[in-house]
Amino acid sequence: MQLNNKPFDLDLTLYCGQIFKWEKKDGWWWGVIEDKPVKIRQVNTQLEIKNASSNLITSYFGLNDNLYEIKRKICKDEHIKKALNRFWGLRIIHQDPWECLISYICATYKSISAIRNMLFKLSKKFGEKIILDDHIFFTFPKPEKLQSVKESDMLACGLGYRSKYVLASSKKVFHNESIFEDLANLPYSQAKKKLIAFPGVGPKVADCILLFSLGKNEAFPIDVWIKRVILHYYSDHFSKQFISKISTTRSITNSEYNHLSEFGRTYFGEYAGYAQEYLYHFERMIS
DNA sequence: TTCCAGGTTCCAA
DNA sequence: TTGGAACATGGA
Repeated sequence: MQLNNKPFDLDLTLYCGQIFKWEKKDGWWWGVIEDKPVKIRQVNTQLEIKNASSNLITSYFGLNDNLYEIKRKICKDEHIKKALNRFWGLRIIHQDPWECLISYICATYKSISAIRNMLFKLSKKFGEKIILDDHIFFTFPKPEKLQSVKESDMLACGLGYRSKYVLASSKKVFHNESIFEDLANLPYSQAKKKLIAFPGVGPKVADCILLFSLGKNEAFPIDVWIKRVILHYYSDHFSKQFISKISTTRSITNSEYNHLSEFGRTYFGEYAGYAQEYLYHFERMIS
């Protein structure tokens, strides 16, 4: 599949921490899309794909998002410009909302390597085994499966206190099959409000789900890394008192979260989520 | 051993 | 509404 002048960097996109279940081995990326095993690699402007159509790959990796237009809109200052230039081709994947919900509930207060381990264990224990070219994959477990497992089995996957949240949210999804379709059709703030009602989902997790799986590109998730970015490069946009307060405490309050996130949305605009991803990855790579 | 992790929940003030 | 502790676990 030819990229035809569409900027795309497969490695960056899969490596930047937005998605957890892809593995790189023997020069190929191995993952599961819509319950099918897929392998893919990039050679310059060509994508070599096994077991997925070009259409599926195009929609999954958001290749129809106009990255030039996005860059033009979010490139508001020298810092974001630096991040855009260094990591040009990083795209926001269109994840499955169900998997995204559970993944980001698990992602709270955990390192990326630990999150990956949790989700691989969860898939191995409760998902379906599938094979492509001798590589063994496990699909992400379905709501009907996860909502029925014992908490002790979930604890065995290393989920810790998140187990009860995953169980409760799975039950909620299981009893409302059209939930994600409904959420995708709602405007950002209404969808966010509904997501926060899920056990284990706060403002940050909700913003990640909205951005990574429900097409809400204006979502601007605030985590420890983005808080650092704001303290280092964007503190001028806030009062000294506010900056002083958030720099002295580890976690932020709800109203502080809203203040920071609202800044991101208004400053960067309709594609704030892209800005967030570039800034997030840049901060992680330089520190 | 200690620290910290793509935070959320619960409870007291 | 707000502030702060508790929360399970594993990787560095």
